[in-house]
This record gives sequence, C-alpha cells and structure tokens, in this order.
Amino acid sequence: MELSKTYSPHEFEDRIYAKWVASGAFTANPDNVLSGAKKPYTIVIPPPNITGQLHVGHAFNNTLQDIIIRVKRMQGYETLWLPGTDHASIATESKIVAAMAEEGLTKESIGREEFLKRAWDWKVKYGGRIIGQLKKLGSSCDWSRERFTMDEGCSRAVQKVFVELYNKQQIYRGVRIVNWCPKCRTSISDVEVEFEEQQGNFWHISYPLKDGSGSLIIATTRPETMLGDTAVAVNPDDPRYSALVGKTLVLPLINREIPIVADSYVDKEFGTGAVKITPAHDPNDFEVGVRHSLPVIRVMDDGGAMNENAGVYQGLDRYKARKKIVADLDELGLLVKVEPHTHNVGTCQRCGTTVEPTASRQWFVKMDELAKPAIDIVKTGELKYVPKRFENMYLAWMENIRDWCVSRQLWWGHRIPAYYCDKCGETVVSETEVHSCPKCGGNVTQDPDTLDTWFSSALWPFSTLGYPDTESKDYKAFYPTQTLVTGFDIIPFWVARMIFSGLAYTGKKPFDAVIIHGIIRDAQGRKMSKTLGNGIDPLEVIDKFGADALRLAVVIGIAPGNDTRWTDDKILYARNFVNKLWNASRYLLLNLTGEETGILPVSLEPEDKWLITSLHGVIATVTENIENFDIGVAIGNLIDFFWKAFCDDYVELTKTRITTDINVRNVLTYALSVFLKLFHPFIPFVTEEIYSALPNVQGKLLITSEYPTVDKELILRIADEQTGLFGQVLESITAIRKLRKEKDIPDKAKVNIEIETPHTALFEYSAKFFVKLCNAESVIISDKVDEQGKTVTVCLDQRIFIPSGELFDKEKELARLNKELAKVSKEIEFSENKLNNPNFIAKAPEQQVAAEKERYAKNLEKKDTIQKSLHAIQ
RNA sequence: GGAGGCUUAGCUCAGCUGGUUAGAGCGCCUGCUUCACACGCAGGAGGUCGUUGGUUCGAGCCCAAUAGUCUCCACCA
Repeated sequence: MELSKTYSPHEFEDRIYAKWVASGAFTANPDNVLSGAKKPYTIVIPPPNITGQLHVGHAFNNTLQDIIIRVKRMQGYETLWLPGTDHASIATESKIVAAMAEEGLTKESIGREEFLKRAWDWKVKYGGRIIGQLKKLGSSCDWSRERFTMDEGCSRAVQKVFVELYNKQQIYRGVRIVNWCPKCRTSISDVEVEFEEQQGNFWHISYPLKDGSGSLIIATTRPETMLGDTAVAVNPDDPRYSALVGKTLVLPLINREIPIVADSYVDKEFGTGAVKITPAHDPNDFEVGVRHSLPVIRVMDDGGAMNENAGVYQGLDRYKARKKIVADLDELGLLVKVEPHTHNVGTCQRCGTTVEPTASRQWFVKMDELAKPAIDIVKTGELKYVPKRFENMYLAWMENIRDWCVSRQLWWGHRIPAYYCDKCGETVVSETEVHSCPKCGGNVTQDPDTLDTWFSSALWPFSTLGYPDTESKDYKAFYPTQTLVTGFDIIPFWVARMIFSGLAYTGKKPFDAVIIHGIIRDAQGRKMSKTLGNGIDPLEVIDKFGADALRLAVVIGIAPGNDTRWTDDKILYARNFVNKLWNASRYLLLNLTGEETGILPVSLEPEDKWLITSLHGVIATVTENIENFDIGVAIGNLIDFFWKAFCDDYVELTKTRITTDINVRNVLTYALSVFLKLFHPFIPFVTEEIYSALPNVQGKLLITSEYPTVDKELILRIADEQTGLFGQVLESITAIRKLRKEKDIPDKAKVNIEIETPHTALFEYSAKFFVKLCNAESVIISDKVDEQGKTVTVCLDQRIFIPSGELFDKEKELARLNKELAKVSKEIEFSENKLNNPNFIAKAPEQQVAAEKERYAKNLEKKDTIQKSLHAIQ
C-alpha cells in the first residue's frame, strides 16, 4: 500500500475512527480483569455539560486522557475510558428558560411536567453534539458504556446516597443563610459564588435611642437591609458604647424597636464600631442573631425585590429601594455621612448577578465527618495530586469546609427524595416513591427542589460503574479507577466531592491520582472567553489542520499544572511535524521492495547500531515521562529525536545504501514501527494510517499493538565501542560543513578532507558519509596528518583538515582561528580555576574531577593545534 | 489578610535528585528547489537564568529577603 503524496488528514481520520470502533478496541471487558488475565486501567471522563460545545479546553483535557489511556491500552492493561455527559442543572435550566422566554413562555406557565419534557428534548438534541465532537478528536472512549448523570443508574445512586446520608443524620434540612441568586431564583453553594471588586458606598446612619437620650451611628454598605435589622451590636470591650448595651433603639423608617447587644464579632476599629444586625440577610449577622436569640426578618423576595416586611418599600427592586431609603434617611436628617468604599461582592457564577445572602430553609450535607478521611487520604499520600502543589489548594479547602447546601430551587435535576406530610408535618426520606404518611396516613407532598448538579457528579466514578450494585462486573473490575484528569478550577466543585463521596459510600478512594492541568490561554496570555471573542474553535482547527495537529498543538511545551498559550505558531509547527512524519514514512515505503520483514538483521553497520541504541534510550525516557504524567517533555523528546536523529541524521546517512541493502531497509522499517507506536497516543490517526502501510502488519491495528519496551539484551548484544563513538562522526560532519561555510566554499565545490583521529577504523568506514554529506572529493583518514598548507578545525578527538586553497583569505582565517582560540582559552581558564581549587579536588566526586582533568587536557591539545595553525599563516 | 504559580534568547516556553560549554520552537541572518518533505535541508547570530544576600568545592536549580506579574482562598458590617 502506498501513501498519498501529501498528508491530508481528512482522507483518513473518519475512516480510521470507524475502524477503531468496529474493532472493539475501545470496549472494556471486565472478564479479563476478574479472571486475573489483565490489570485494569480506568479513567472516567469529566462529563461535559449537555449544553456544551467542544472548546479548546475540552480538546486539551481529552487529549491528555486519550494519551494516557492509549499508552495503557498498548501496554496491555484492560483499559476503560468511561464517557458521558452532565445534566448541569442550573446551566441547562437557564438556557431552556431563556429559549422559552423567546416564545413568551415561563416555567410556571407551562408547569413542571411540560418543562421537564422540554428539558429532556433538549438533552436529546444537544447531548449528542459534544459526544460527536469528542469523537472527532480521536477520543478512545468506551461508547458502549456512555452515561448521563440523570440516567437511571446514576439517579438510583443519587437516591441511595441521599437516603443513606439522611439516615445517618449527615444530611439535614434547616434554615440557614444561603447564597441566593435573585435572577436564577435558587440557592447556590459557596463555591458557586464568585467575588468581584465593586465600587460602592459606606453609608453612616443614625439610629435614635428610644429614650430620646441620643443616637447611635452605624455604617453599612447595604442600607436596604436595614429594614430587616433586629439589633445593633457593639464590641463588649468598647468603652464608647458600654453604657448603651441593653438599651433600645428605634429603627428609622419602620420604627421597629431593636436592642443594642454586645458581641465580640464586632471590630472596634472598623466603621463606627457599631454594626446593624440583619440576621436574615447576612451570614455573620445570622450567627449573632442565633447567639442573642434575635428574630429573623426577611425583607426581600426570591426575585430580589422588597417584600411585605419592607413597608412602603414593598415591591421595589433592592437597588431602587436602596436609593429611596438613602434619600428618605437624608430627608429625615439621619444620613450622617457617605463615603466611597470598594468592597468585594459575591456574584452568581452562572449569571453574574449579585448574590443576596438570605435566610432560607434548605438541605445541607454535614461536612465535618465526611471531610476528615478525605483529608487524611491525601495527607498520607495514598491519593496523590500531580503536581503535588495542588494538594495545598485541596487541603486548604477541605480543612475550612462548611456544610454544603445541596438543594436548588430548580426543576431540571434529581428531585430530592423527601416527602412532607400535609397533615402532621412528618418528613419521610425514601428511595421509593411515598404516597402517604407512615405516621398519620395523611397526604404527602414531595419536596419540589432538586439537588445541586455536583451532588450527582460527586458519585460519577462509581455511579457509572454499577453502584449501588457493588457486585456488578464493571464495579468489581474497574472501581476504584486509576487516574482523573482535570483542571484546577474544578477541585472544590468536583474532585474534592468525589474523594469524600467515594470514601464515604464505597469505602474506597475513587482514584489513585488526580492529574491537574492548566488552562489554554490566547496568544496574549488572556483567558479565552465568549465576551472577548478570543476563543479558538477546535472543530475549525480540525477542519484546517486535522485532529492530530490539534492534539499535538495543545500538548507541545506544556508543563504539569501550568497554563499554556494557543498560538498560530504552535498549530503550524504541529502540522509541519505531522507532515514530516508522513513524508519520512513515505520515503521509506517508496523504497521498500516487498521482501522486508521489519525484523532487525543480524549484521548491522555502526550507524544502525547507533540508531537502535539511541532509539531504545528514547523509549526509556518517553515511557518514564508518561508514567510521571509529564506529557510535554515526553512528546518533546520524541519529536526531537525523530526529526533530528532519525530524519536528519540516520535517514541521510543511509541514503547511499537504501536501494542496495535490505538490511538497512529492515532497520528503517523496524525503527519506523517503533516510532509509530511511540507517537500513536499523541497523534493516533496519522500513525494508524501509516502503520497500515507497513510490511508485515497483516491488518493488525496500531491502537492495540504492543507498546515498545527497552530491550536491554538487544542493546548489550549489538552495542560496541563504535556505537558510543558514532556521535563523533556526526559532529565531525557538522564541523566540516561549518568550516566550508566559514571559508565560503560553494556548496557545489568538492573538497579534499583529511581527518586525524585515534578512531581510524570507524572514520575509515565513515568516509562515505563525508563524501556524500560534506561533498568531499576525497577523504583521507590517518592518525597523523601533515598540516602544511591546510586549514584545521578541531572536533572532539579529531583534527580535521582541508586545503587552505586558492580562496584563502588570510584575514578571515585569522579571525576564525582567533575566535576558536578565545573560546578554548576561556574553557581552559575555567578548568584551571576548578582544578586549582583544593576543595574541589577534595570534595567533588572522583569522576567529576577526572572528567574535568580530561577536558582540560583535551582543550590544551586543541589550543596547541589552533596556535600552530595561527603561526603557520602569520 | 492567607496560600501558591510565574519571572531563563526578540517572542512562546523546557530545564529531572545542584555537576562539563543553559536547550527547543517561532522569528532573525547566510546558503540551497539535493530524486520523502520549501509544511523542507545545511550553517549561523542571539542569554551576566528578575534583583540582593546566603548555603556549597560547585547554584538557573537549595535557603532568605525583595520587586514585578498572575491565580486561588478568605472577606470587616
């Protein structure tokens, strides 16, 4: 089979993907694990939102996972990369609501049932889109096991866990301050709040004492919440106010009588030292309220407008109310001072609306007991983060964790399996539907709320593998999983919750290692965002350059955990490399005669031995780097070795014998097949396509071929003294080319070369290389060269001469030699300093000292040669 | 306020447990359409590794301080 003349990915990418799928290579077989035949290697995908479109971040994340899983598959593990999508309750629901608004519909107008029908339609319509896009990337997921967080199995896991937690009293319902988003009209958890600096005011307001003996001045950034004030607090040790504690104030505007309480929460230094206490709209105030048994009065409704407790302000939006309240206070002469104040305001991660802390009855997961084992397992190193520094982030978050508000006032998601008796108020929590109160037989109503979307994501590593059926084959074979690959931004949302959930519900850590990667920024280092419009569409990139180039572009030059930039340079470089691989392969295939086996011949030339030995060195480094999840280094080494050592050196060296020597064609075939295997996890399509054209493949697929390993026996058998010295031949070629350039010898002019070397046998063998690659007329190798009338350059153990010639330019030659002299003199000085340092001799390791001495001696010789040449022309 | 990252060639970034002359890609300069590839080949120029101290025989790497920059966490009403 012949490769087409130019590399055009579209001719084969889809065809090859279909071939992989048909071959069953993606499909995991638990029997192989349960029988002990193979070790499992499982990765669960971070499930993309059903509403999502593939962006370059997905491309990055999934390329990394695919690289790992493909390597493991080739290494003989029973691999499972389990794909799926997330229902993303709030994100999806808000999109559906927005779409309905265009039709003039609201959730309420169509009702819950109709709404959910639409949502499922939405899921069917868009859920498949991102899956198709992941396939375009080449992701080798087991599509037969594709899951969805709201499918039957995942839902069962959610219900079971909820009920179990409830029975253990680790989940409770209560009134607490939650982050309320007035636009999404739901509570959100602490991690869903993003703080942003906002320019605001600090309003100083006078609250008169009931007894008319004066007033107290408080300072606030949210004057509208004063309508819900039920006290004013001062620090118990504040002498300014000690006499006032216990007295009563009259809250302006609505004339409620409120006490002055003492609480150490108040900072004497800040503001006026007196704090208005609004238990219903501030988390700290809520705590103060609990301590002092203060009433909780909500003054805003779910949409962020003032409610019936706000008196004349009822119905006004919170910001309009703020304006009016300030104006009214001013009119009453109670507004003492307004100072500009910048502060951080919590906003809804989803819609950007300023969050309103609000006292509300919600479901919470108690975190203290769940967090402890999740902290320990990371601290003991049993579950590790790569790179390690992200453990700090995780531990800091886990150690300061607060109870997790899991109920959402949304319809799209897992409905909370709690039922309340209409008659006696009894709460029943059950995995199965409840129709009547077990206590009084009265009618029950199911909690209308749904669970935080992350509640189901937290169970993903095991809910997708059969849990709660812990006897299922998949669960037994593939859980716990091995690695999780994700971005650092999602550690608190997802990773942490999977860890404590796994430990609590399955008794096992959900994975051994968490591989954290950075984000892809634009060429200027900015975050890619819709508003900036600086995003890269991976599908367009695939269209233009192919999926392999895209995959390569996102992993080139990455360091673990670090951000990386997307630049046009990178994708071009990636494409160019794939093209290079394509053409190098084409070159070999064009030269094959059909007799080749790809088996290494017994008789090998020095350059063959050098290549094979170096290639096995590269197998070792690449494998090691992948084991350490150092993907950027692994691919860097591989590309570098392929391009430079293989293409530029070995292929060029062997051009003289490729048509005449079947041995070299076998070495080339062998090397190329090793390269294809090493490259395959990174650029699967093109490597598979080329592989199919190799001789002796017999229809076998690269995806399931064996990953190369270092063959120590082979290396021991073939490596000899010349193998180690072969680099000197290559460097001599470069030295001669350089000398030719420096002496302005035209490329086409042939030149007579004399090489003085202790390695005469190897260099005599290599004479043909100098003839071809340095355009030599003749090459004389000896251990002693007459320097008369020649120009010299020193390269490692060699002194290389060419005739000074007619083009001899004395000035130029002097300059060249002086430059070399200066360089070598500097190195000699450096060595002398070192060797004259008695501490170096005494303390440095012996081989270090020996190496320095050898280097020193060689440089002295080199200097001598250059000086002689200088003398000769002067 | 707390934690962490980054600072190395004009640009983007590597640099493992400290050990010869600090690497790559792009860009730049010179030459080459050599029968796999100009998406290429050959050669070259370019860096006092943010700054200052310290540890060490030896520091891009370890320690301390400092500057710039980015991120995360907390959040004083």
